[in-house]
Amino acid sequence: MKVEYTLLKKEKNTKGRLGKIKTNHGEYETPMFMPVGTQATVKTLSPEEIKEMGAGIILANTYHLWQRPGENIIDKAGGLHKFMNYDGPILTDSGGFQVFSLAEPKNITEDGVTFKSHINGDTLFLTPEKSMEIQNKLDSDIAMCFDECPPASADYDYLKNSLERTIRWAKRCKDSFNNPNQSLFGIIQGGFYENLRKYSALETVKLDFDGYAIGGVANDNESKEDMYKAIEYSAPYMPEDKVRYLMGVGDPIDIIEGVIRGVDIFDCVIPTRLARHGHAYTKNGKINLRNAKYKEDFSSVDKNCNCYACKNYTKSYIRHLIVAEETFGARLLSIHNINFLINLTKEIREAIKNDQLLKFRDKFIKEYYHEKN
RNA sequence: GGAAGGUUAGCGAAGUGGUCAAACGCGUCUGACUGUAAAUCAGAUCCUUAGGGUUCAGUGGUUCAAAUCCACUACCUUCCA
Repeated sequence: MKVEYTLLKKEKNTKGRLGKIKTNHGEYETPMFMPVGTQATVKTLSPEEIKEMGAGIILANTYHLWQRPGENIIDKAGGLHKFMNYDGPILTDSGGFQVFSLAEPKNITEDGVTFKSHINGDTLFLTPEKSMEIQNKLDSDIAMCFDECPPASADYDYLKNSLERTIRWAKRCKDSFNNPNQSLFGIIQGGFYENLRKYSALETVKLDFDGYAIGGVANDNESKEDMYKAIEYSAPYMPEDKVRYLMGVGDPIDIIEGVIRGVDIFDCVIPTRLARHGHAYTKNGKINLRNAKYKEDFSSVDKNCNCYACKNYTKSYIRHLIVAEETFGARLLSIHNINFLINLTKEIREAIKNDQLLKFRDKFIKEYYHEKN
């Protein structure tokens, strides 16, 4: 089946939406946060732990799995769900982000993108058709169109040409896509220009996808205001009856601001990366457990948190693990940070139900930027 | 008793007349991270009121100039008695 989105409620004072997304592997309420497991694992966590925390969809990456272990091996294993033993829904990113993130030299032409493998330097060629073929074999629940994700610094003409090509690529993706159990999402680009975003959205929607994403907002050094504008420029042209996905965004404040502007689902590497780097989200802001002030702090990371890490371990202990480079520290903080974002979306859904989203945002921001730990 | 080698910042370790407040590594401290080339990367790490000040085991000397050369002292290591 295709994913089905049901709009349950519109928040009174914002564009916030409460909804439900039904997939081959379960049904979940939106707004929702999707943890990232690029290489068929959410780094340091087991699929069982991810499920237990209440996560729904997780991400995997077409480029990385194409390179290692190869889509044919995953196909032989019976698909990505079986391969990694995750029976929840999986969304595969197309490799489009790697067009942006991988080092030069890379060459983008109408046909596709020439990369150098980041593993062994092999010359690689990825096209919309190839990305569809790989994602088909991975057998994810949701496949993404192969797009160009241009840098935030790209100028207007570059963005315009790039997004027009991305639209042509989207059509090619749609034409070559043939997995009846998979859904295909289109991606809106256009940088921070209102007319480009609008154009990209309208043209992408014309192609009729199962869901729509806003891409290119979490690239390099753009400001939060620019990011929010890009959402505002895109969301009004996205159909109400399809899920809306803001790609790569996961900062707590950005999730709230995204929901306010009409976004349903988010993904981001940041909770797990921050965890590996020793940082933890708390209601009172992000803290760095490496800081010396936590040496003898025997309280939990966040007193309001009910996650496994907070229920059982102290800042002092986790700091020790992080400083000693023990992997358990990264695991505990990954559990905590993902849990934090899952709880955040839960609170957001409650706020939408009560038409209190703006109030919730203001309170959250006030507490988040006031040091109380 | 004799011979040889050694002593450099919190630790390890380069440096053997000026470009040396002294490479590099570790440790420590701080920061960054938004569709993961990221358990990574960047900065700071003698003191400072930021003008400077005081350093290379100690003391004395040579020199315009010493971590670097000389003398003695202390301590450490190895070898021979």
